[in-house]
Amino acid sequence: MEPVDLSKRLQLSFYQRDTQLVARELLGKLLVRRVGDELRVGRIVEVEAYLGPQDLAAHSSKGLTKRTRVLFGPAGHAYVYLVYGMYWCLNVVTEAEGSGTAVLLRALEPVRGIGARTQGPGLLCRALGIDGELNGQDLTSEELHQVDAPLADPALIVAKSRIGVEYAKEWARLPLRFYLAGNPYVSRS
DNA sequence: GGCTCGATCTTG
DNA sequence: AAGATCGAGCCC
Repeated sequence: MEPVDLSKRLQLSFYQRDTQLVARELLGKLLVRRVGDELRVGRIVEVEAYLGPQDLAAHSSKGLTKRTRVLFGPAGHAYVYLVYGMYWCLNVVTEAEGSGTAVLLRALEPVRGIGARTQGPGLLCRALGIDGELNGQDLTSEELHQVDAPLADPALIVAKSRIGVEYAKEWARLPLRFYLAGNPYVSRS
């Protein structure tokens, strides 16, 4: 098994910063999910930033509702929602409480304990056993957290437009999707 | 109460 | 190119 240092867990202060910065810095970091005794670890290779109520692609543009309660809550918590009636998506809430900002985790490179595909937000959640039960979960918890790890070459970060948000007019074109160029686990090239 | 539409993925 | 599948959000 590839040696991995899981000791440097990301703290709340990491998430309480600018969303695009958090998005970029999450690339290369490890997502750790504990299911019973089992640990599932993946390296984050693709994310998208969602910038709050004015961002027409963000769920927070609908305002504070039952669904967006966690999204408008404190940073460092998981916003998990159901898309297309069958897939879950995992977001990391960022910035100050009430900002409605988050980073969507779109793809992982398997590191340990992952036996299913993780290239895409729906597959990622399925492979890690993440569903609505984890909505609002503290991301510094045993069950679900992230770990600091060096990014080999920051120059590999590419910014393109976000996927599946064509309805968001000019917001759809902003380069808010970040991924590691050439990484085979990115959901689309 | 009913209608529409997804921050997706698979199959044809 | 289209289907699976269902709840949130919105309008009545």
